[in-house]
Amino acid sequence: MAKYIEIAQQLITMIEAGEYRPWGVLEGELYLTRLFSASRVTIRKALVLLKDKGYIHSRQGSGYYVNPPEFYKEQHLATLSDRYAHVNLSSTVLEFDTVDPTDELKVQFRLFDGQQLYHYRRIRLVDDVPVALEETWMPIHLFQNFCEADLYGSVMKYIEDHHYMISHDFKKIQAVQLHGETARHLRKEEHSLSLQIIHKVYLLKSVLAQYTIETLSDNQLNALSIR
Amino acid sequence: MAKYIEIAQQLITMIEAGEYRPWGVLEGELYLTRLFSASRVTIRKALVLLKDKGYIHSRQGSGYYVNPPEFYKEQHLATLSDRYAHVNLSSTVLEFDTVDPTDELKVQFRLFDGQQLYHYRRIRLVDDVPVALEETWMPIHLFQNFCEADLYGSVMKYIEDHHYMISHDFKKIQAVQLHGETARHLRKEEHSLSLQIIHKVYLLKSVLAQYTIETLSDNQLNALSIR
DNA sequence: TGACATTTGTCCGTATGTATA
DNA sequence: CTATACATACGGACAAATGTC
Repeated sequence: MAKYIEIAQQLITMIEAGEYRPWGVLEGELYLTRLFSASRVTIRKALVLLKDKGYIHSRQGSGYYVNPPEFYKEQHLATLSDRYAHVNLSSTVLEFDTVDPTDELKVQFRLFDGQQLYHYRRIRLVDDVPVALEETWMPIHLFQNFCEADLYGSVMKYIEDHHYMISHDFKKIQAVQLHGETARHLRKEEHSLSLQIIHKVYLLKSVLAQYTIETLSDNQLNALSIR
Repeated sequence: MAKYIEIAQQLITMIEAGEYRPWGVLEGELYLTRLFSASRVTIRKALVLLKDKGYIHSRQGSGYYVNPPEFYKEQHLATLSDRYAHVNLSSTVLEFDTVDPTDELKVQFRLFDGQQLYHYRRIRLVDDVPVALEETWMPIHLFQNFCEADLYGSVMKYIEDHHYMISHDFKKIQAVQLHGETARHLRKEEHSLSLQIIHKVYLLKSVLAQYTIETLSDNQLNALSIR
Protein backbone atom coordinates (compact mmCIF):
# COMPACT_ATOMS: atom_id res chain seq x y z
CA MET A 1 0.00 0.00 0.00
CA ALA A 2 1.09 3.53 -0.75
CA LYS A 3 2.84 5.36 2.05
CA TYR A 4 0.54 8.37 2.00
CA ILE A 5 -2.50 6.13 2.41
CA GLU A 6 -0.94 4.37 5.38
CA ILE A 7 -0.16 7.72 6.99
CA ALA A 8 -3.72 8.90 6.35
CA GLN A 9 -5.13 5.75 7.95
CA GLN A 10 -2.94 6.15 11.02
CA LEU A 11 -4.05 9.76 11.42
CA ILE A 12 -7.70 8.74 10.98
CA THR A 13 -7.31 6.08 13.65
CA MET A 14 -5.84 8.66 16.03
CA ILE A 15 -8.61 11.18 15.33
CA GLU A 16 -11.35 8.59 15.75
CA ALA A 17 -9.76 7.44 18.99
CA GLY A 18 -10.27 10.99 20.24
CA GLU A 19 -6.61 11.93 20.56
CA TYR A 20 -7.40 15.39 19.15
CA ARG A 21 -10.03 17.81 20.42
CA PRO A 22 -12.66 18.86 17.86
CA TRP A 23 -11.59 22.22 16.38
CA GLY A 24 -8.16 21.61 17.92
CA VAL A 25 -5.00 21.99 15.89
CA LEU A 26 -3.17 19.11 14.26
CA GLU A 27 0.60 19.26 14.34
CA GLY A 28 2.12 21.16 11.42
CA GLU A 29 3.43 19.57 8.26
CA LEU A 30 7.05 19.79 9.37
CA TYR A 31 6.38 17.89 12.59
CA LEU A 32 4.51 15.18 10.68
CA THR A 33 7.38 14.72 8.22
CA ARG A 34 9.63 13.84 11.16
CA LEU A 35 6.97 11.72 12.91
CA PHE A 36 6.36 9.54 9.85
CA SER A 37 9.81 9.88 8.24
CA ALA A 38 8.21 11.09 5.04
CA SER A 39 8.68 14.05 2.75
CA ARG A 40 6.40 17.05 2.87
CA VAL A 41 4.79 16.06 -0.43
CA THR A 42 3.75 12.69 0.99
CA ILE A 43 2.40 14.25 4.18
CA ARG A 44 0.39 16.74 2.15
CA LYS A 45 -1.10 13.95 0.02
CA ALA A 46 -2.22 12.21 3.20
CA LEU A 47 -3.68 15.46 4.55
CA VAL A 48 -5.56 16.06 1.28
CA LEU A 49 -7.15 12.64 1.75
CA LEU A 50 -8.18 13.51 5.31
CA LYS A 51 -9.60 16.81 4.11
CA ASP A 52 -11.68 15.10 1.39
CA LYS A 53 -13.05 12.64 3.91
CA GLY A 54 -14.02 15.48 6.24
CA TYR A 55 -11.63 14.76 9.11
CA ILE A 56 -9.74 18.05 8.99
CA HIS A 57 -9.72 21.48 7.40
CA SER A 58 -6.86 23.91 6.93
CA ARG A 59 -6.17 27.61 6.75
CA GLN A 60 -3.16 28.98 4.96
CA GLY A 61 -0.63 30.48 7.30
CA SER A 62 -2.42 29.08 10.31
CA GLY A 63 -2.54 25.30 10.41
CA TYR A 64 -4.65 22.15 10.20
CA TYR A 65 -7.72 21.83 12.40
CA VAL A 66 -9.52 18.65 13.43
CA ASN A 67 -13.23 18.56 12.61
CA PRO A 68 -15.91 17.37 15.05
CA PRO A 69 -17.16 13.79 14.56
CA GLU A 70 -20.40 14.71 12.78
CA PHE A 71 -18.27 15.75 9.79
CA TYR A 72 -16.99 12.32 9.04
CA LYS A 73 -19.65 10.16 10.64
CA GLU A 74 -22.42 11.41 8.36
CA GLN A 75 -23.96 9.11 5.84
CA HIS A 76 -22.96 10.36 2.47
CA LEU A 77 -24.88 8.84 -0.37
CA ALA A 78 -22.82 5.66 -0.47
CA THR A 79 -24.07 2.14 -1.09
CA LEU A 80 -25.91 0.43 1.70
CA SER A 81 -22.92 -1.77 2.50
CA ASP A 82 -20.75 1.31 2.84
CA ARG A 83 -23.35 3.22 4.85
CA TYR A 84 -23.56 0.40 7.36
CA ALA A 85 -19.98 -0.86 7.16
CA HIS A 86 -19.54 -0.67 10.91
CA VAL A 87 -22.70 -2.47 11.99
CA ASN A 88 -24.27 -5.89 11.79
CA LEU A 89 -25.79 -5.89 8.29
CA SER A 90 -27.64 -9.01 7.17
CA SER A 91 -30.07 -10.00 4.44
CA THR A 92 -33.24 -11.96 3.93
CA VAL A 93 -33.73 -13.15 0.37
CA LEU A 94 -37.36 -13.04 -0.75
CA GLU A 95 -36.90 -14.09 -4.32
CA PHE A 96 -34.15 -15.15 -6.74
CA ASP A 97 -34.78 -16.15 -10.33
CA THR A 98 -33.96 -15.44 -13.95
CA VAL A 99 -36.41 -13.40 -16.00
CA ASP A 100 -36.95 -11.97 -19.45
CA PRO A 101 -36.28 -8.22 -19.52
CA THR A 102 -39.03 -5.66 -19.75
CA ASP A 103 -38.76 -3.32 -22.72
CA GLU A 104 -37.21 -0.61 -20.55
CA LEU A 105 -34.61 -2.92 -19.01
CA LYS A 106 -33.79 -4.37 -22.42
CA VAL A 107 -32.85 -0.87 -23.56
CA GLN A 108 -31.01 0.03 -20.35
CA PHE A 109 -28.88 -3.13 -20.43
CA ARG A 110 -28.58 -3.08 -24.26
CA LEU A 111 -29.66 -6.72 -24.50
CA PHE A 112 -30.04 -8.83 -27.61
CA ASP A 113 -33.16 -10.94 -28.14
CA GLY A 114 -33.22 -13.92 -25.83
CA GLN A 115 -30.73 -12.58 -23.29
CA GLN A 116 -32.04 -12.88 -19.77
CA LEU A 117 -31.53 -11.19 -16.41
CA TYR A 118 -30.99 -12.33 -12.85
CA HIS A 119 -33.67 -10.85 -10.64
CA TYR A 120 -33.81 -10.81 -6.87
CA ARG A 121 -35.50 -9.09 -3.98
CA ARG A 122 -34.00 -9.00 -0.53
CA ILE A 123 -34.54 -7.23 2.76
CA ARG A 124 -31.51 -5.59 4.32
CA LEU A 125 -31.44 -5.63 8.11
CA VAL A 126 -29.32 -3.87 10.70
CA ASP A 127 -29.42 -5.76 13.98
CA ASP A 128 -32.47 -7.62 12.65
CA VAL A 129 -34.39 -4.40 12.01
CA PRO A 130 -35.28 -3.91 8.33
CA VAL A 131 -33.71 -0.78 6.89
CA ALA A 132 -34.30 -1.27 3.17
CA LEU A 133 -35.87 -3.47 0.55
CA GLU A 134 -33.91 -4.02 -2.65
CA GLU A 135 -35.15 -5.21 -6.01
CA THR A 136 -32.32 -5.81 -8.47
CA TRP A 137 -31.71 -6.93 -12.04
CA MET A 138 -28.31 -8.01 -13.41
CA PRO A 139 -27.46 -9.40 -16.87
CA ILE A 140 -26.68 -13.11 -16.92
CA HIS A 141 -24.05 -12.85 -19.65
CA LEU A 142 -21.82 -10.76 -17.35
CA PHE A 143 -22.10 -13.02 -14.30
CA GLN A 144 -22.10 -16.69 -15.21
CA ASN A 145 -22.05 -18.34 -11.80
CA PHE A 146 -24.02 -15.89 -9.72
CA CYS A 147 -26.21 -17.69 -7.18
CA GLU A 148 -28.43 -17.12 -4.19
CA ALA A 149 -25.60 -17.60 -1.70
CA ASP A 150 -23.92 -14.48 -3.07
CA LEU A 151 -26.93 -12.42 -1.98
CA TYR A 152 -26.01 -12.66 1.69
CA GLY A 153 -22.97 -10.43 1.25
CA SER A 154 -22.22 -7.26 -0.68
CA VAL A 155 -23.07 -7.68 -4.36
CA MET A 156 -20.90 -4.67 -5.24
CA LYS A 157 -17.96 -6.53 -3.74
CA TYR A 158 -18.96 -9.65 -5.69
CA ILE A 159 -18.79 -7.66 -8.91
CA GLU A 160 -15.37 -6.23 -8.13
CA ASP A 161 -14.08 -9.63 -7.03
CA HIS A 162 -14.95 -11.00 -10.46
CA HIS A 163 -12.54 -8.83 -12.39
CA TYR A 164 -14.94 -6.06 -13.23
CA MET A 165 -14.13 -2.40 -12.56
CA ILE A 166 -17.08 -0.41 -11.26
CA SER A 167 -17.01 2.98 -12.88
CA HIS A 168 -19.86 4.87 -11.29
CA ASP A 169 -23.31 4.70 -9.74
CA PHE A 170 -26.15 6.95 -10.85
CA LYS A 171 -28.76 7.55 -8.20
CA LYS A 172 -32.22 8.97 -8.55
CA ILE A 173 -33.93 9.78 -5.27
CA GLN A 174 -37.68 10.10 -5.08
CA ALA A 175 -40.52 10.17 -2.59
CA VAL A 176 -42.89 7.19 -2.50
CA GLN A 177 -45.81 5.91 -0.50
CA LEU A 178 -45.45 2.42 0.93
CA HIS A 179 -48.21 -0.10 0.56
CA GLY A 180 -49.03 -3.79 0.70
CA GLU A 181 -46.21 -6.28 0.89
CA THR A 182 -43.51 -3.57 0.79
CA ALA A 183 -44.92 -1.80 3.84
CA ARG A 184 -45.22 -5.10 5.71
CA HIS A 185 -41.64 -6.16 4.96
CA LEU A 186 -40.32 -2.81 6.18
CA ARG A 187 -42.68 -2.90 9.18
CA LYS A 188 -44.30 0.40 8.26
CA GLU A 189 -47.92 1.54 8.15
CA GLU A 190 -49.89 1.41 4.93
CA HIS A 191 -49.52 4.70 2.96
CA SER A 192 -46.58 5.95 5.03
CA LEU A 193 -44.08 8.15 3.20
CA SER A 194 -40.57 7.04 2.43
CA LEU A 195 -37.63 7.45 0.09
CA GLN A 196 -36.64 5.35 -2.86
CA ILE A 197 -33.19 5.34 -4.44
CA ILE A 198 -32.84 3.97 -7.94
CA HIS A 199 -29.26 2.86 -8.56
CA LYS A 200 -27.69 2.28 -11.92
CA VAL A 201 -24.27 0.74 -11.41
CA TYR A 202 -22.00 1.03 -14.43
CA LEU A 203 -18.75 -0.67 -15.38
CA LEU A 204 -16.22 0.99 -17.66
CA LYS A 205 -17.42 1.99 -21.13
CA SER A 206 -21.01 2.63 -20.00
CA VAL A 207 -21.78 -1.06 -19.45
CA LEU A 208 -24.73 -1.28 -17.06
CA ALA A 209 -24.07 -4.05 -14.55
CA GLN A 210 -26.89 -3.59 -12.06
CA TYR A 211 -30.26 -1.87 -11.83
CA THR A 212 -31.56 -1.59 -8.27
CA ILE A 213 -34.65 -0.07 -6.70
CA GLU A 214 -33.87 0.50 -3.03
CA THR A 215 -36.80 1.41 -0.81
CA LEU A 216 -35.79 2.74 2.60
CA SER A 217 -37.72 2.15 5.78
CA ASP A 218 -36.66 5.50 7.26
CA ASN A 219 -38.02 8.57 5.55
CA GLN A 220 -34.68 10.23 5.97
CA LEU A 221 -31.34 10.47 4.24
CA ASN A 222 -28.46 12.63 5.38
CA ALA A 223 -25.80 14.35 3.36
CA LEU A 224 -23.04 16.80 4.10
CA SER A 225 -21.21 19.21 1.87
CA ILE A 226 -18.03 20.85 3.01
CA ARG A 227 -16.84 24.15 1.55
CA MET B 1 -4.95 32.48 -9.44
CA ALA B 2 -2.90 29.33 -9.06
CA LYS B 3 -1.40 27.89 -12.21
CA TYR B 4 -2.83 24.39 -11.72
CA ILE B 5 -6.35 25.81 -11.38
CA GLU B 6 -5.97 27.83 -14.57
CA ILE B 7 -4.78 24.75 -16.41
CA ALA B 8 -7.72 22.74 -15.05
CA GLN B 9 -10.17 25.43 -16.18
CA GLN B 10 -8.70 25.50 -19.67
CA LEU B 11 -8.99 21.73 -19.94
CA ILE B 12 -12.58 21.84 -18.65
CA THR B 13 -13.45 24.48 -21.23
CA MET B 14 -12.02 22.28 -23.97
CA ILE B 15 -13.86 19.18 -22.75
CA GLU B 16 -17.17 21.02 -22.44
CA ALA B 17 -16.69 22.44 -25.93
CA GLY B 18 -16.62 18.86 -27.15
CA GLU B 19 -13.03 18.82 -28.33
CA TYR B 20 -12.62 15.30 -26.93
CA ARG B 21 -14.79 12.27 -27.68
CA PRO B 22 -16.43 10.64 -24.65
CA TRP B 23 -14.25 7.71 -23.55
CA GLY B 24 -11.51 9.13 -25.80
CA VAL B 25 -7.98 9.59 -24.58
CA LEU B 26 -6.61 12.83 -23.25
CA GLU B 27 -3.05 13.69 -24.16
CA GLY B 28 -0.51 12.26 -21.71
CA GLU B 29 1.08 14.16 -18.85
CA LEU B 30 4.31 14.71 -20.76
CA TYR B 31 2.53 16.37 -23.67
CA LEU B 32 0.57 18.61 -21.30
CA THR B 33 3.74 19.74 -19.50
CA ARG B 34 5.00 21.08 -22.82
CA LEU B 35 1.62 22.49 -23.86
CA PHE B 36 1.19 24.50 -20.67
CA SER B 37 4.89 25.02 -19.83
CA ALA B 38 4.39 23.51 -16.40
CA SER B 39 6.03 20.79 -14.38
CA ARG B 40 4.57 17.31 -14.17
CA VAL B 41 3.48 17.88 -10.56
CA THR B 42 1.47 20.95 -11.56
CA ILE B 43 -0.17 19.11 -14.46
CA ARG B 44 -1.05 16.23 -12.16
CA LYS B 45 -2.65 18.60 -9.64
CA ALA B 46 -4.82 19.98 -12.42
CA LEU B 47 -5.74 16.47 -13.54
CA VAL B 48 -6.65 15.46 -9.97
CA LEU B 49 -9.08 18.41 -9.95
CA LEU B 50 -10.63 17.22 -13.20
CA LYS B 51 -10.87 13.70 -11.84
CA ASP B 52 -12.65 14.89 -8.68
CA LYS B 53 -15.14 16.87 -10.73
CA GLY B 54 -15.88 13.82 -12.88
CA TYR B 55 -14.45 15.05 -16.18
CA ILE B 56 -11.82 12.35 -16.60
CA HIS B 57 -10.58 9.07 -15.20
CA SER B 58 -7.19 7.43 -15.51
CA ARG B 59 -5.57 4.02 -15.60
CA GLN B 60 -2.00 3.41 -14.58
CA GLY B 61 0.17 2.41 -17.50
CA SER B 62 -2.52 3.40 -19.96
CA GLY B 63 -3.57 7.03 -19.88
CA TYR B 64 -6.28 9.57 -19.11
CA TYR B 65 -9.76 9.13 -20.55
CA VAL B 66 -12.47 11.73 -21.02
CA ASN B 67 -15.81 10.91 -19.38
CA PRO B 68 -19.17 11.35 -21.11
CA PRO B 69 -21.11 14.52 -20.21
CA GLU B 70 -23.54 12.86 -17.78
CA PHE B 71 -20.60 12.41 -15.39
CA TYR B 72 -20.06 16.08 -14.81
CA LYS B 73 -23.45 17.51 -15.71
CA GLU B 74 -25.25 15.65 -12.94
CA GLN B 75 -26.81 17.55 -10.10
CA HIS B 76 -24.85 16.65 -7.05
CA LEU B 77 -26.41 17.75 -3.81
CA ALA B 78 -25.23 21.34 -4.07
CA THR B 79 -27.17 24.44 -3.11
CA LEU B 80 -29.91 25.55 -5.44
CA SER B 81 -27.77 28.42 -6.76
CA ASP B 82 -25.02 25.96 -7.61
CA ARG B 83 -27.40 23.39 -9.11
CA TYR B 84 -28.81 25.99 -11.47
CA ALA B 85 -25.69 28.13 -11.94
CA HIS B 86 -25.97 27.99 -15.73
CA VAL B 87 -29.64 28.93 -16.09
CA ASN B 88 -31.91 31.87 -15.49
CA LEU B 89 -32.63 31.55 -11.74
CA SER B 90 -34.94 34.16 -10.20
CA SER B 91 -36.94 34.57 -6.99
CA THR B 92 -40.34 35.70 -5.81
CA VAL B 93 -40.39 36.78 -2.17
CA LEU B 94 -43.57 35.77 -0.36
CA GLU B 95 -42.69 36.98 3.09
CA PHE B 96 -39.86 38.74 4.93
CA ASP B 97 -39.99 39.64 8.63
CA THR B 98 -38.31 39.22 11.98
CA VAL B 99 -39.69 36.68 14.41
CA ASP B 100 -39.14 35.23 17.87
CA PRO B 101 -37.55 31.77 17.68
CA THR B 102 -39.47 28.60 18.37
CA ASP B 103 -38.00 26.46 21.14
CA GLU B 104 -36.31 24.19 18.62
CA LEU B 105 -34.73 27.03 16.67
CA LYS B 106 -33.62 28.71 19.89
CA VAL B 107 -31.61 25.60 20.71
CA GLN B 108 -30.31 25.13 17.17
CA PHE B 109 -29.06 28.71 16.92
CA ARG B 110 -27.99 28.80 20.59
CA LEU B 111 -29.89 32.06 21.16
CA PHE B 112 -30.14 34.08 24.36
CA ASP B 113 -33.52 35.33 25.57
CA GLY B 114 -34.82 38.16 23.44
CA GLN B 115 -32.62 37.45 20.39
CA GLN B 116 -34.65 37.33 17.20
CA LEU B 117 -34.42 35.77 13.77
CA TYR B 118 -34.92 36.95 10.22
CA HIS B 119 -37.52 34.79 8.53
CA TYR B 120 -38.40 34.64 4.86
CA ARG B 121 -40.17 32.50 2.32
CA ARG B 122 -39.43 32.70 -1.36
CA ILE B 123 -40.15 30.80 -4.54
CA ARG B 124 -37.19 29.93 -6.74
CA LEU B 125 -37.90 29.91 -10.45
CA VAL B 126 -35.96 28.67 -13.47
CA ASP B 127 -37.19 30.39 -16.62
CA ASP B 128 -40.27 31.48 -14.63
CA VAL B 129 -41.15 27.89 -13.72
CA PRO B 130 -41.13 27.28 -9.93
CA VAL B 131 -38.57 24.65 -8.93
CA ALA B 132 -38.51 25.08 -5.16
CA LEU B 133 -40.02 26.87 -2.21
CA GLU B 134 -37.65 27.97 0.54
CA GLU B 135 -38.45 28.87 4.12
CA THR B 136 -35.44 30.22 5.98
CA TRP B 137 -34.41 31.54 9.39
CA MET B 138 -31.18 33.46 10.09
CA PRO B 139 -30.03 35.07 13.36
CA ILE B 140 -30.22 38.86 13.36
CA HIS B 141 -27.12 39.33 15.50
CA LEU B 142 -24.93 37.85 12.73
CA PHE B 143 -26.38 39.88 9.87
CA GLN B 144 -27.12 43.47 10.88
CA ASN B 145 -28.19 45.01 7.58
CA PHE B 146 -29.86 42.09 5.86
CA CYS B 147 -32.89 43.23 3.88
CA GLU B 148 -35.47 42.04 1.37
CA ALA B 149 -33.42 43.20 -1.61
CA ASP B 150 -30.76 40.62 -0.72
CA LEU B 151 -33.31 37.83 -1.26
CA TYR B 152 -33.25 38.20 -5.02
CA GLY B 153 -29.71 36.85 -5.28
CA SER B 154 -27.81 34.02 -3.62
CA VAL B 155 -27.99 34.30 0.17
CA MET B 156 -25.00 31.95 0.50
CA LYS B 157 -23.00 34.46 -1.52
CA TYR B 158 -24.33 37.28 0.70
CA ILE B 159 -23.01 35.46 3.76
CA GLU B 160 -19.57 34.91 2.25
CA ASP B 161 -19.41 38.50 1.01
CA HIS B 162 -19.90 39.69 4.58
CA HIS B 163 -16.68 38.25 5.94
CA TYR B 164 -18.10 34.96 7.16
CA MET B 165 -16.53 31.63 6.20
CA ILE B 166 -19.10 28.94 5.47
CA SER B 167 -17.82 25.70 6.91
CA HIS B 168 -20.39 23.10 5.89
CA ASP B 169 -24.00 22.37 5.09
CA PHE B 170 -25.89 19.49 6.69
CA LYS B 171 -28.74 18.20 4.60
CA LYS B 172 -31.60 15.97 5.59
CA ILE B 173 -33.68 14.66 2.71
CA GLN B 174 -37.21 13.42 3.29
CA ALA B 175 -40.39 12.59 1.44
CA VAL B 176 -43.39 14.87 1.88
CA GLN B 177 -46.88 15.33 0.55
CA LEU B 178 -47.69 18.76 -0.86
CA HIS B 179 -50.88 20.51 0.14
CA GLY B 180 -52.61 23.88 0.28
CA GLU B 181 -50.58 26.98 -0.40
CA THR B 182 -47.33 25.05 -0.92
CA ALA B 183 -48.83 22.92 -3.68
CA ARG B 184 -50.32 26.00 -5.36
CA HIS B 185 -47.04 27.93 -5.30
CA LEU B 186 -45.21 24.98 -6.86
CA ARG B 187 -48.06 24.41 -9.32
CA LYS B 188 -48.60 20.83 -8.19
CA GLU B 189 -51.71 18.83 -7.39
CA GLU B 190 -52.97 18.54 -3.83
CA HIS B 191 -51.40 15.49 -2.06
CA SER B 192 -48.72 14.95 -4.71
CA LEU B 193 -45.45 13.51 -3.47
CA SER B 194 -42.25 15.47 -3.41
CA LEU B 195 -38.88 15.87 -1.72
CA GLN B 196 -37.85 18.22 1.03
CA ILE B 197 -34.26 19.13 1.87
CA ILE B 198 -33.58 20.63 5.28
CA HIS B 199 -30.35 22.62 5.19
CA LYS B 200 -28.33 23.65 8.19
CA VAL B 201 -25.57 26.00 7.05
CA TYR B 202 -22.74 26.35 9.53
CA LEU B 203 -19.89 28.84 9.84
CA LEU B 204 -16.59 27.92 11.46
CA LYS B 205 -16.73 26.73 15.06
CA SER B 206 -20.20 25.17 14.69
CA VAL B 207 -22.01 28.51 14.46
CA LEU B 208 -25.35 27.93 12.73
CA ALA B 209 -25.95 30.73 10.23
CA GLN B 210 -29.01 29.52 8.36
CA TYR B 211 -31.81 27.00 8.74
CA THR B 212 -33.70 26.34 5.52
CA ILE B 213 -36.56 24.05 4.55
CA GLU B 214 -36.42 23.61 0.78
CA THR B 215 -39.42 21.95 -0.83
CA LEU B 216 -38.81 20.83 -4.41
CA SER B 217 -41.44 20.85 -7.12
CA ASP B 218 -39.91 17.82 -8.86
CA ASN B 219 -40.10 14.55 -6.99
CA GLN B 220 -36.59 13.76 -8.13
CA LEU B 221 -33.04 14.41 -7.12
CA ASN B 222 -30.02 13.00 -8.89
CA ALA B 223 -26.66 12.04 -7.49
CA LEU B 224 -23.60 10.36 -8.86
CA SER B 225 -20.78 8.58 -7.09
CA ILE B 226 -17.60 7.75 -8.92
CA ARG B 227 -15.35 4.91 -7.79
C1' DT C 1 5.82 -16.84 -22.71
C1' DG C 2 9.04 -13.15 -22.17
C1' DA C 3 11.21 -8.74 -23.27
C1' DC C 4 10.52 -3.92 -23.93
C1' DA C 5 8.82 0.84 -24.25
C1' DT C 6 5.20 3.81 -22.61
C1' DT C 7 2.37 5.95 -19.14
C1' DT C 8 0.56 6.78 -14.77
C1' DG C 9 1.52 6.38 -9.64
C1' DT C 10 4.45 7.36 -5.81
C1' DC C 11 8.16 9.66 -3.43
C1' DC C 12 11.97 12.78 -2.43
C1' DG C 13 14.49 17.42 -2.01
C1' DT C 14 14.27 22.18 -2.68
C1' DA C 15 12.70 26.97 -3.53
C1' DT C 16 9.40 30.66 -3.45
C1' DG C 17 4.83 32.81 -2.50
C1' DT C 18 1.34 34.20 0.85
C1' DA C 19 -1.76 34.42 4.74
C1' DT C 20 -1.77 34.33 9.82
C1' DA C 21 -0.41 35.34 14.42
C1' DC D 1 8.29 43.57 11.23
C1' DT D 2 9.19 38.82 11.99
C1' DA D 3 8.50 34.03 12.53
C1' DT D 4 5.48 30.34 11.46
C1' DA D 5 2.84 27.37 8.56
C1' DC D 6 0.32 26.27 4.61
C1' DA D 7 0.13 26.82 -0.80
C1' DT D 8 2.31 26.49 -5.07
C1' DA D 9 5.86 25.09 -8.20
C1' DC D 10 10.04 22.80 -10.17
C1' DG D 11 13.15 18.82 -11.21
C1' DG D 12 14.53 14.17 -10.71
C1' DA D 13 13.98 9.23 -9.62
C1' DC D 14 11.94 4.74 -9.35
C1' DA D 15 7.76 1.51 -9.01
C1' DA D 16 3.81 -0.55 -11.06
C1' DA D 17 0.52 -1.34 -14.62
C1' DT D 18 -0.43 -1.58 -19.50
C1' DG D 19 0.08 -2.52 -24.42
C1' DT D 20 2.80 -4.45 -28.01
C1' DC D 21 5.87 -7.21 -30.34
